[in-house]
Formats: sequence, C-alpha cells, structure tokens
Amino acid sequence: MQPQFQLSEPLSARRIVVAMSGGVDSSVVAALAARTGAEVIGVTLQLYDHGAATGRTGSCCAGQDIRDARAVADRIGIAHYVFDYESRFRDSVIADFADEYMAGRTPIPCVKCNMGVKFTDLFAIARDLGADCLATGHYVQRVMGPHGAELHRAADPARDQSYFLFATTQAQLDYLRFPLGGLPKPQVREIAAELGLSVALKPDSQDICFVPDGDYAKIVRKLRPDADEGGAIVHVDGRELGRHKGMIHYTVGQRRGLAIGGQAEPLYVVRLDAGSRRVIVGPKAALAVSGAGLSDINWLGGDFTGPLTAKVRSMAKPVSARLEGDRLIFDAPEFGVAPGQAAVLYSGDRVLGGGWIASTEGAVAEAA
RNA sequence: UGGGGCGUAGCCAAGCGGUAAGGCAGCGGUUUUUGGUACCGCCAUGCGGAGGUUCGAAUCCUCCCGCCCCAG
Repeated sequence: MQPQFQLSEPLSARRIVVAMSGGVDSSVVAALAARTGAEVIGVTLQLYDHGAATGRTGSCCAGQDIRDARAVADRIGIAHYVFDYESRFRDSVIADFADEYMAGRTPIPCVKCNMGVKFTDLFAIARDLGADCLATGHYVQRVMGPHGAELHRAADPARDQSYFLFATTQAQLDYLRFPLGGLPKPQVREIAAELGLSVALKPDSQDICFVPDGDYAKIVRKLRPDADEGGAIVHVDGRELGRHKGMIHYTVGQRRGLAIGGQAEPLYVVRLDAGSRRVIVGPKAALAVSGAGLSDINWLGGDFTGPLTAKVRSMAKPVSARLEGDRLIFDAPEFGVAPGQAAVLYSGDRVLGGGWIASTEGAVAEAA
C-alpha cells in the first residue's frame, strides 16, 4: 500500500510541512513526503527542556530529539525549522495536567498536546509557511467520504492512535495528512532502515513525554505544592480503611497502590472526592457504570445517527453505546470510567468524535 | 492468677503426625504515546519461646510469654 498525501497534481508544485518529533514515525513521514517530489519543510517544536527528560529513551520533542530530527532532515535534504514552544507547552499541557489532578480528574496530556500545540500552533505555522498540508506521524487514517475528509482508525489496530485525536476539528482534518495510518509499524521501521535514517532503531516514545522518570506526581508537586496532601481512604460502605498519600496518586479503576490488605477481594478506586480529599474504594462490582456525562463534545460524524461504539480508555475495546445529548449510555456496564479521560465514539473504524468524561452514572447503588 | 480459647509472612487465613494452601497488600516483569486495567513471576528453612515424645511435629506432651472470653 502506497502512503498517500492526498494532494492534487502536480506534486512538484505542492508544499508539505511535516511535524517532526525526532522519532522514527515522523522521520519516515518526512522521507516519504520528500519522495513525492513536493517541497518539504520539517518543523520541530521544542516543548520542554528539563535535564533528565531530554536524554532518556522514549522522550519526544526535546534535547536529543531535536538533534535527531535535524539529522534526518539533513539526510533527506529538506529544510528544517525548530520553534521554541516551551512556555506554550508548559501553560497549555503541563499546567492543565496538574490542575486536572487537583480537581480529582485523570488528565490525558497527549490529547491536550494534540489539540493545542500540534493541531493549533503547528497548524498555524504550516499555514504561515504556505503549505498545502500538514503531515504527521500519527497512526490514524484520513479517508475521503461523500461529505469530505473523515477520520478513521489505523489499519494496524495495535497501533491505532485515534483515541488521542478525537478532538480534531473538521477544519484541521481538511488540512492534515497521516501517511502512516495504513502501515504496520514494522514496515515503518523497515522504511527508516532502507533510507538509512539514524532513528530507525530508536525506541518508541511512551509514558508521559515530559515526565523524566515515570514519577508524574513529582511534576504536579512542583507546580502545585499542596498536591500531595493526604486524606482518608473510605470504603463505599462507609468504613474508613486507611490514609492515602495524596489524590494525585490515584485514578478511578486503580487497584494497586492503596496498600490496604486483609481483604477477601481486591479493592479499586471508585471515586475521587477532591473537596474532602477522600479516595472512595470498593470491590470491582462498585466500578460498574451505566453511562457518562460528556463535556466539550467534538462531532465529526455529520448527520450520522446509527449505532455507535465508544472507547473510554485508549487500550479498551470499543463497546456498544448510544449518545443522548451529552449523555453516553452503555449497552452493558463499563468498568473503570474515569472523569477527565475521553470517551471516543466510533462507527466501525470511523471516528465520529468524542468528549471528555465529566461525570459517571453508577450501575449499582452505593451505600450512603 | 478459678475455668475456657487463641497465638502460622505486613493483614486475613488453611493445615490437626509426614516434611507450610489460598486471598489481600507489596515487589518485579509483559502490554501501552495518558492514568490505569489485565496477565505472568516473586514473596515464611519456618508456624509466640524453650524443652520433650517420635524415623519424622505447625500439628502430641510439659513449662514459660502474650492476647481474648466467662466467672469471681
């Protein structure tokens, strides 16, 4: 399958801006773009630069990654610009990350980053550079439908990143290109190797890019010093079972880290009460949720009204559900639905849109 | 200071003469561009202590220590 940039001929008259993070994927996109004969400009945004994070494996858009992107651009012979977006990233992604935790929600910084820095700021840069499109290394597919560009899951379901892109607007989608959406990851690495790109064997980025050592709580603590004040761990039946070390360490559906033993069955975090700093826990059955209230819904589905499926976690299987206004109602109870996470809506492989989980509706009654 | 019961890993707990189940917690790993989940692995040379019986004891006996209950 030949990667498509979906541009009108002649390609020699087209200009493509490629978002280069310094990883394998976006490097291959740049190389594929260069191969079309169009003029290609690589753009890298420097997003953060605090020592430890910048040299480690699995990072993105900082330190060594900037140099990797530059090396790839040199290798394939395209222009490459680096912009300093540290303060913007700090304000729109990192600060939001901390605030969400403080409010008892579980944020998804990757979505905020895609929405803001990547698809708003980088988008504007590409426009300013007179590009015909902005190409990224995301594993999703842009499919031309009867009413314009549609967003679809990646061909390789194990790599699909559509969950993180549900907030992409139609205007952004019209301008964006995702040349890797139809390729399996191994093939992308093969292409990188064939082209002699230095990043061919670079490990995939994972975890939160701006957290150096996996200790995300440390970042939150630095921004919001009162973030790790302890509180009570309370069972849904009302018993206080112990103390916790700060709300930032917990998320709905979480099992480990509660340090409460002597139970017949595992306990899970059922709810976070930011006001009283209480972590409410219960057995797995107490996690059952019949529906969720969504906020800031982004709808890409036009007049679509058929049956849909929803994902409430990035790695979950889509489940049957229906949308009534801003309420998402599951056909069968869902477990581990955490406010702050996204509910992404699909029709088959097509992304219809999605929203932020603002509230949940329990499927079984809790004791008062 | 009469009678009865109990003391097994951080917590709960099986075992009742044949060479320490299981659960919870914890730790490690796999999966994963959020957080989690799930799955896999690890986790008591020793059963409150000291003696004794026995080929062999957490399991039987004796004493001691510590809890608990019922009587006074």
